[in-house]
Amino acid sequence: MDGLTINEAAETTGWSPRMLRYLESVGLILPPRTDSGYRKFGPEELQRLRTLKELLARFDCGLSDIAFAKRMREDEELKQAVDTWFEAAPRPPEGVASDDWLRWEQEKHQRLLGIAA
Amino acid sequence: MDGLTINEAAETTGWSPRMLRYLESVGLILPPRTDSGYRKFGPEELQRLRTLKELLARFDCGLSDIAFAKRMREDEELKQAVDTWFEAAPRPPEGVASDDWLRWEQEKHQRLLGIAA
DNA sequence: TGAACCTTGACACATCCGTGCTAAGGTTGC
DNA sequence: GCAACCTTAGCACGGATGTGTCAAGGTTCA
Repeated sequence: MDGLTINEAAETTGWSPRMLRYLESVGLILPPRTDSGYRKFGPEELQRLRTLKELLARFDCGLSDIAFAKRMREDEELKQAVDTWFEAAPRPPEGVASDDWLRWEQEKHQRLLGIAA
Repeated sequence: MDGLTINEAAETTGWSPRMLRYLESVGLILPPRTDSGYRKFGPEELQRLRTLKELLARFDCGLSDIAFAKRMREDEELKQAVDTWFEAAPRPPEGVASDDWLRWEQEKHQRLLGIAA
């Protein structure tokens, strides 16, 4: 077999076999399978597993955070909606009447969030 | 008072007063305060509250997801690290020896994740 | 063929997230 | 000055996350 089995991969990456399966279930690491269904962890998977661990530890975030980042990369509409929400500055720009600015913001959000989007 | 009080804002946005305070505690909505410490919800805050509700419902995500998106916007290093992790494609590009590619990836990750970053 | 691995599925548990409620105390406004 | 609002702080609780462990069964290989 070209690649490690799940227990071997667990051994060298520091994840538990259980977590390796969990990571697959949430779509973060998807190792290929042998014909009989065994997971095969190649160098790329091992490297990604190690760096994922570092990422979580260094920035103290959870798997669901990374999973959401993945959703944003894959769903352009979601990314747009989130970006737009943040770009609605808490204070209107200078030189624009507050009412006009608010109306413009409302339209912008409706464009991106509305059912017909 | 120019702006609604927390209960009035709750009334018109559909959030509960409790959640308005919670949203502030996680940094998603930060209404200004009166001299005595009362929150003032102006048109911008109200609009953001409504669109936030839409956003969560339409894409079925949680506040912690949006909070993480905020972290990524504000912490360039975090954003870089996450992007880099995703860009480590599960399969090396064609025409590059697997070992070379892996070494290159390792270096890239060390650049972005290493303590000296 | 039998030991040692793999698979999926499920139960269990700690922790966090989202949310409501209550308590103790300050502010506002008639 | 009192009713009706605001503040923070805290308890509580259901649901989701992250993780271990066990069970029942298929695969590998000496």
